[in-house]
Amino acid sequence: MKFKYRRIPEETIRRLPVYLRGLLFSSQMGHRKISSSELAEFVGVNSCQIRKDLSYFGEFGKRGVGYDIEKLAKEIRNILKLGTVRKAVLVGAGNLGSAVLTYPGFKIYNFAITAAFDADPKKIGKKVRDITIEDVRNIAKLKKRKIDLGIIAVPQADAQKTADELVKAGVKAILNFSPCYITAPKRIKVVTIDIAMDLARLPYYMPVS
Amino acid sequence: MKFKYRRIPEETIRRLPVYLRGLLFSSQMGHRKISSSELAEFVGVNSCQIRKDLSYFGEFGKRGVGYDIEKLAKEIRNILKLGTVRKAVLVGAGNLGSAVLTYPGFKIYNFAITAAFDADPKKIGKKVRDITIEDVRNIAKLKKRKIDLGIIAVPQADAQKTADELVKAGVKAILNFSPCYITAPKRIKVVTIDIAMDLARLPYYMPVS
DNA sequence: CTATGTGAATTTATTCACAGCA
DNA sequence: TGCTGTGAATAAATTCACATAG
Repeated sequence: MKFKYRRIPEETIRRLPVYLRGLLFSSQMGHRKISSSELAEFVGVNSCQIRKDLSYFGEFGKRGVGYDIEKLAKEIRNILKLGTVRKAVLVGAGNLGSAVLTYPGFKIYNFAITAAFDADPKKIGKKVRDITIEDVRNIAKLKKRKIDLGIIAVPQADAQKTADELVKAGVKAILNFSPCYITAPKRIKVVTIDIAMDLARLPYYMPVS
Repeated sequence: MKFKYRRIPEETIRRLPVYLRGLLFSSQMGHRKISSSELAEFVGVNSCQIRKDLSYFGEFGKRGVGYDIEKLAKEIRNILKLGTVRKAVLVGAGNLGSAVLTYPGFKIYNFAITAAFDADPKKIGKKVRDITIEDVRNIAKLKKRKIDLGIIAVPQADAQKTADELVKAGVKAILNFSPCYITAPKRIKVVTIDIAMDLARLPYYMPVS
C-alpha cells in the first residue's frame, strides 16, 4: 500500500462483516482461495466494490490469482478488531431478548454474552443457558465486570433509560433492538435494529396487484 | 407540488417508516402538530433531510407552522402502501422465529402473520399464539392463501431453498433473518436482517482501551 | 493472460441557503 | 416572523477502466 490516508466510508465498514461471512462460508466449502468476483457472487456486492473496500486497508490479494481465504479473513478480523473476546450484556429477557441470548451467530465474531438483566421479578433468578438473569436495578454493578457491549431488548419506553445506565456501567457500544431512536455520548457507537422498520418498507416495493 | 418526477432515493424509502414511528410517538404524547426540526429530534435525522424526503411525494406541511401529525402519518402510510392488511408467513419457528411470531411491533404497519412452518416434527402441530405450526413441506399449498410476505428464520443452509419455495408460493417480498445472502427474482424485494452482522462492526468503533 | 489495486468519472445522497407562503 | 419546500452546492459512495504485478 502506498499509504495515502483516505477517509474510510461507513459503508465499507458495514460491508466488511459481510465479506467475512462469505469467506467463512467459502472456506467451509473447502476452498483455499477466492477472487473478488467469486466472493461477489456469495455476498451480493459487486466485485470492484469489494476490491475498493479492501484497498482502504492494504493489498491483500495476488494479481492474476485472487485472495487467500484464510489470510483475508484474518485481515478483516483484524481490521474490525474481532481478535479479542468481547463481553456483552443483555438487558431485557423477553421473547426477543431470549432469542438473542441463545443466538448462535455471535460466537464467530468473538462475542460472549456474560450477563443478562430484566425488570420482571418472575424472570430474575432464572437461568437461560449458563446465564442467570439479574435484577435490572443492579446494572450499575456491571462496571467492575468490564463489559464492552450492551444489548438492549426492553420495551420502547425504557430504552433510553437503559442506554443511559449501560453507558454509566462502561459499555463502549450499544446494539439496540427497541423500536426507537436512542442517544448516547458520541464515543459510544449505537446501532439500532428495528425489525418492524425493515418490514414497513416492503409494501412500497410490492406491485399494486 | 410542481410535479417534476424525480427518482426517489432508496434511502428516502428507508427513512419513511422511521418518520412514521416518530409521528406516532409524538401523537401518543398528545401533540397535534410538529415541525421538521421537532421530528428531527425524535428520529435522529436532520430536519432538511426530512423536508427533502417528504418533498419527493408532495407538500404536506404549512409554512410557518409545521405538519399536522395525523395527516402526515396518513400520507406516509399511503406512500408506503400500508393501508391494507398484509398477510405474512413465517418459516422457521426456532428461537428467533418464535420471537418474530410474538413480536408486537408488526401490527402498527398492518402486517399479520397468519401462517407458520417448521421442519421439526416436534414443533409441527403446536400452537403459538393463534397460529398452528405446519409442516414445511406444505409451503406450496400457501399459494391459495394469498400471502404477501415471507419471513425466513431457518438455518443458513436452508435459507435459499426456503426463499425459492416462498417465491413459488407467491409472496411479493421477503424478510430474511438467516445469516446469508439470498437471491430472488428482481420483482421480489428481499431485505436481510443479520443481527450478528450489525454486532460485528461495533468493535471497529470501540477505542483501543 | 488473469485478476488486483486504484485514480478518474459518474452516480447517489446530503446539506446549504434562501425564496415564498401562512 | 417562522417554517416549509427546493434548486444549487457539496459530500459520499459506487462504478469504470486500465495500468500493473504475478
